[in-house]
Amino acid sequence: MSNERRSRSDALKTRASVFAALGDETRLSVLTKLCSGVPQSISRLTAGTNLSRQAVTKHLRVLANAGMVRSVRVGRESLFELEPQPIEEVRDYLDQVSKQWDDALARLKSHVEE
Amino acid sequence: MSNERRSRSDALKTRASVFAALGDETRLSVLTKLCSGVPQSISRLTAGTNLSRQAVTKHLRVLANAGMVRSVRVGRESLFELEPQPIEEVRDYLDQVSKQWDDALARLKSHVEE
DNA sequence: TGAAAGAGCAACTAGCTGGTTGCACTTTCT
DNA sequence: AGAAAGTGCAACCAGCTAGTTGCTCTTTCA
Repeated sequence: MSNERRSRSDALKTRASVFAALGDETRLSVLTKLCSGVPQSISRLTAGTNLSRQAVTKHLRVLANAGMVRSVRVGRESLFELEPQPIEEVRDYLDQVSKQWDDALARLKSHVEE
Repeated sequence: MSNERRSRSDALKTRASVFAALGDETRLSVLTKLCSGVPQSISRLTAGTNLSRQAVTKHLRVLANAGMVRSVRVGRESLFELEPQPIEEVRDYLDQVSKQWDDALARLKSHVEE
């Protein structure tokens, strides 16, 4: 099985897709709205957006494909809510990057001082 | 002056551009390489990448525009090094989003239990 | 001095992105 | 039953993105 073989590059791909999903102002504001904890319909998320409903739908689709959002159909509306796991995942990743950088700098500095 | 007026939407734009810069596998691996702390030339960053030097150059330009990377010309090579501040900024932002979500859930839960 | 290494600039391309509009379908409400 | 609200799907479009290639310029080094 090449599961371990693929795991590293898959993680990279997943991470990139999450970051890409975050890389748009509209989607960032959608996420902010969803932070209230209350599942919200597409129409509601569209209100006050000077975008068309379809545009917002597409953005929601991007977020859903990145696993950051989940939708449930209730009657005629489909309610979206936040799925925090991917966000936490990339937050931890960024934390790790920062730490690595700090450690590297400290190591380089001590090397100079030797 | 409309500095305060603009500050919120500017922060959004900046954040989005940083996330967008992170939303690409190639750029993520470049960042990983730069975490070593050693400034590296374009050719070096290109080595082992099955991409052309120009492609890598463009990626570096994207990272530089997002403020995540800084370059110094030394002789015939231009050395790139990490600039950790934007990364820390968006990391804190994600932290904040996570917290808001947790708080919202807790509040909703306690509301149900009332 | 002259070849090789490192980089910059410009032009070009295919494919993806973000947006629109039009139409059809289901659910709700009077 | 019939209008209105909320979605979904498909087609279409302009602009951006990620990549390439070709050429030129500077720096290094034998």
